[in-house]
Amino acid sequence: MRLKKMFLPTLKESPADAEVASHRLMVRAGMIRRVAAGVYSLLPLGLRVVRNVERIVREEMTRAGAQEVTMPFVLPAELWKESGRWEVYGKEMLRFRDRHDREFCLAPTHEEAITDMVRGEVRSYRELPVNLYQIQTKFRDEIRPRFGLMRAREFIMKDAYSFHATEESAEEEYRNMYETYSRIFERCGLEFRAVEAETGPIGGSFSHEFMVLADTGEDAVASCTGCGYAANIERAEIGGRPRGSTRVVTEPGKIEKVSTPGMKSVEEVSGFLKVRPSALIKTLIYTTESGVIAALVRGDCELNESKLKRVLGTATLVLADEETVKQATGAPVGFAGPVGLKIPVYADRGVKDITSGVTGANEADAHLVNVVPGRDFDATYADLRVVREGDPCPRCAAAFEIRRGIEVGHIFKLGTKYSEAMGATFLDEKGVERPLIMGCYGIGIGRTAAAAIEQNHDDYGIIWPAPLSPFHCHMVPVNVNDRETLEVSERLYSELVEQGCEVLYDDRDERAGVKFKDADLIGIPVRITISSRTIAQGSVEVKERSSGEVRLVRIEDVARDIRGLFDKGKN
RNA sequence: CGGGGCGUGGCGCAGUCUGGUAGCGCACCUGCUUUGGGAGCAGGGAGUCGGAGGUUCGAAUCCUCUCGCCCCGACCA
Repeated sequence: MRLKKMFLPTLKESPADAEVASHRLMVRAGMIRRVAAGVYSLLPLGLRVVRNVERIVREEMTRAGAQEVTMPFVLPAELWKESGRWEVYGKEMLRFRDRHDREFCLAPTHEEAITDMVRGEVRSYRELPVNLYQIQTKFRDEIRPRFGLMRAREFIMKDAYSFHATEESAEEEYRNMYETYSRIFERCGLEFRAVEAETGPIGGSFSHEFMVLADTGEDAVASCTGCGYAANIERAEIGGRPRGSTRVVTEPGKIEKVSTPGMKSVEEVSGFLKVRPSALIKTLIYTTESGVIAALVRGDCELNESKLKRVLGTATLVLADEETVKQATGAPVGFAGPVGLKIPVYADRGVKDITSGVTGANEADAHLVNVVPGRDFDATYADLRVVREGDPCPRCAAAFEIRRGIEVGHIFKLGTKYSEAMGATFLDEKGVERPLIMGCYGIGIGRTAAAAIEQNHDDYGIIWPAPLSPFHCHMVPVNVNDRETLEVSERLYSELVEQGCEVLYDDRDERAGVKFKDADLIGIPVRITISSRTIAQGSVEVKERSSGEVRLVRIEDVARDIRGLFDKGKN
């Protein structure tokens, strides 16, 4: 592609609204342009990258035995009413009416659509299993779209749905998809982790998220340095005894009330009473659909609401409002404690290790000291806190490390939630009608491209992993007004194109500096610089974007040299 | 939804407090010079100041309403 003819508007300055590298660089490199909040156009360069991700995804999905379909972006309300999600989905689903006043939505996901597609057609266990996928636009009316393609409202997603006669078959496909996803992100050249995840509102029994590791990731991933167990920080279990627990040798004294006027937070109380935060027992009052409960964690720890929810088995869990706290504890917010509480008390296991703790006294401006779990209050103990760096792994007790990640893929075992609700059944070997067992597997295509940049860039611009790069190589004739330079360049360009190399050829009459800056910004892995200076020695420069390494290559060898490079990058 | 902020040539911004000829940098066009890391000089084109209403002799600037956007938080694949 000749740059002179290409629609590639690069920017010297960064857009004001771009906070993260991928967003900033995608705009500056002329890949995307914003049309509305969370809604973007893909320019030629951006589309080429997206197509690369799609290509890898298609190849691997096909290899895994899945078949491509497409389903509509606009879906009728009836489907969602059947599954019960028309009411449940909330404002994330953009709804509207057509001219006949019929209700529709922009598809935020396609479980209903695929179940509808399959239910009429699959009748027998002989036709199972089947895995269907599409690469399609979705719309989720995010409260706060941000970070460009990373968290857009309209976005491209690969979503696959599998249907099975048996649990074993569903689990086998789950493993198959796990392997497939690992291959996909490996082929994209990304550093990632497959982590255990919360299932969220899509439902289902268990799931894994695929996280591209990057410091700017929105999620935190706890991964074990010993055995490779990895989990979303929302879910990560903590093994053994927590680090830094306060085991005190001295006999605990008698429980005692002390005055702590206006001291509510852990910092205030521990500072005021001159005790370490780890000696405090933080008491949080929550409202659930089955009543008010208290949850305890050590003062230096953070409660993990997902874990608490799972232990309680409740669907809703919200911090109680002031009024409720007052009713439950008899004290204003900030002075709750487990001693004498009449509501169920749940405590993190770390609390048990506190031999002489400080808690709220359930009255204004007072705390209790020398509080001993077991002696002064009872609680149901469980793993309830958020994992921290260095905590022990539940499998092998080695230390966890916490890293940031960008969720690019998610696989779920769905079970029969949708097939039952929507009557998608088949006849088994015995002629018994049973609901189809489903799995669902998503990859954010645009987000994967963004994550690749987030993970691979420097101060000058993008550094594409070769498999995602919009071009194989970038040719820069330093001065197109120099006859010899132009001749060599044109010849090289034809030669490279001839052998199937995708070349971005900067044939513009610009100064060298301008072209170099653009080349660094766009981030194609290999740059070929042609100038009279090296032509005099019969060669051109080949520069690697990632390392900055420059080699002189004889003109007649360039085509072969570059071919070697991009064959190696192919996979 | 709560809190904070912003809408001024394509992009980044100043001007608004204190009303009086719409400005700067980048980008763009023309010419000359320059040509290995975002060139120099000269000339030029381009803006209903987000929109509507009001106050005023006069509004980018003051008032009212409205639309859009951004940031922090709650929420989320």
